[in-house]
Amino acid sequence: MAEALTELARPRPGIYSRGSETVDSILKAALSVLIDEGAAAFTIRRIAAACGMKVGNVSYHFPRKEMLVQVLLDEIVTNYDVKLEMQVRQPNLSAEERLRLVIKICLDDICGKRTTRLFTELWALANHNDFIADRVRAFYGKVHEVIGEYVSAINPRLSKEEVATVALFISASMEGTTPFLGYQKPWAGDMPAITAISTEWFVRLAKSLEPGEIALMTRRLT
Amino acid sequence: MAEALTELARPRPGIYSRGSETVDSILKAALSVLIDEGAAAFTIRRIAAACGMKVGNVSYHFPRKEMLVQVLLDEIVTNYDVKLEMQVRQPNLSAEERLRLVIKICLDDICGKRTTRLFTELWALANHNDFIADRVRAFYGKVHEVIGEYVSAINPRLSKEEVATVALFISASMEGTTPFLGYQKPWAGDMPAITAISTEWFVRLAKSLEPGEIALMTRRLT
DNA sequence: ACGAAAATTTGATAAATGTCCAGTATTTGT
DNA sequence: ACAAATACTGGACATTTATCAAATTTTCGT
Repeated sequence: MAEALTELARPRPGIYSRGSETVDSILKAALSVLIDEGAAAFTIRRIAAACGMKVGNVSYHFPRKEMLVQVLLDEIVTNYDVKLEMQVRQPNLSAEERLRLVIKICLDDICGKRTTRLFTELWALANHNDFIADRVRAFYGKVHEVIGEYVSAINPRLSKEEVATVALFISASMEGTTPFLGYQKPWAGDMPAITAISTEWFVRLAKSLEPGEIALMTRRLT
Repeated sequence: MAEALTELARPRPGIYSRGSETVDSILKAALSVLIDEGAAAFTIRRIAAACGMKVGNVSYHFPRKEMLVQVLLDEIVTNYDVKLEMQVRQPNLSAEERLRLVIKICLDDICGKRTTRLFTELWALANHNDFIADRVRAFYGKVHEVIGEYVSAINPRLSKEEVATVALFISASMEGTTPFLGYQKPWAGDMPAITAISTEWFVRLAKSLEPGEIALMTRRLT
C-alpha cells in the first residue's frame, strides 16, 4: 500500500480565476465532508454535492482522488502552521509564559470540532497511507520544535535530546485529550481542569528536570 | 447517522459447533483486516477472503454488517477488560507501585501493533458511529476507574471528583502517545524515555496534589 | 442411519464508487 | 470581437459494495 510520495500533488489545476475559486470550493467542501461525515463519506460525489457541483467537474479539477487528498492535506497543514506561528509569537512574554500560552492554545484548539474530528481521522488514515503519515509527522515535528524552544529557554542546561523528549511528552499528552475531551467527546466538560493541570505540571516538568535525569529514570525502569 | 443501540447485537448465530467456529474465524479475520488494512478495507469480501470463506457465508452469520461491527467491538472491549484486570491485580504491591505498574502496562500495550492500529481507528469511527463511541467511552471509563483507585489510595485526601480528574489526565496523556510513539509511529523509539517520565511524574502528581488545588488552578487560569 | 436443522455454496441483485469522454459554455489575452 | 484556452455538463463505463435467495452439503439428536 506504499503511496507515491512523488509529484502527485501538483500545485493547483486552476488557471482562470473561476477555476481557482472552484478548486477552493472543492477543497472547502472536501474538508467539511471529512469533518462532518467522516472518512467513509469522503466521496467525490458527496464532495461535489457539498459544493453544489457536478461530479465530472470535481473529477476535472482533481483527476485522481488521491490528488485531492494530498492537496487538501497540504493546505490544512500549512494553515495550522501559520495559525500556530501567529498565535504563539507574542512579544513581551517570558519563556515560561510562552510555554503556558502554547499549552493553552493547543488545548483550546483541540476543543474545536474541526481539530477534534480532523486529527482523529488523520491518525487513523496515517496507519495505511504513507503520504498522510508523512505530513502528519512533519506537522507535529514543527509543534515539537515550538514547544522545545520554550522548554530549552526555561531550562537551558537540558541537552537537545532531552529537550526533544520533554517536548514530545508534553505534545503527546496534550494530543491525547483529543478523543476524550475534544469536541462532543465524553469528558469534554473536564477540559478546563485538565488545561489547568497541564499548564501547571508541564511547566513544572520543564523547569525542574535535571540534565541526565531522563536517562537515569529510563535505566531505573528497565 | 444515529445508530440503533437496541437489540442489534444478538448473542451469537452459531448453534452447531461448526457454526460457532466459523463465527470465531470471521471475527478473528475481521479484526485482522481492520488492524492490517484499516477501516476502508473493512469489507465483507475482504473479511471472507481473510478467513477463506465465501461471502454468502459471512452474510449468513452476520446478515447486517453493523451486527458484525457490534459483536466484534463487544468482544474486543471484553478482552481488553479481562486483560487489564488480570495484569493489574498483582498482590503484594503498594498503591504507588500499582500505579507505576498500570502506567507501564498501558504504555507497553500501546506499543503493540494491535492496540496502536485498533484504537486510532476506533477514535475515528467513534466520531460518527454512536455505538462505537459508546463502547469506547465505557472501556475508558473502566480504565479511569482502575487508575483512580490507585490515585485515591496514594492520596486519600482527594475528593472523588479530583481523583477522577487526575485519572482522566493520566489516561489521556498516556493514550496520546498512540499516534506518535505507537507501533511503527515516527517517535516509537522514544517510548522508553516517555514511559520513564510518565511513571515518575504521574505518580508525583498523584502524591503531591492538594485537595482544592485543581479548582484553584482552574480559576487562576481563566 | 434417518431427517430436520444449520451451514455453506452459488449466483444474482441494486446501489454506489472512481474515472473517463464528447459536447457545450465560459473566460481571457489580443 | 475573436479565437484559443479553460471550465463545466451530462452521461457512460467497469468495479466494488452489501444483501439476498435457491440449491446443496454438513451436522447432530434421535
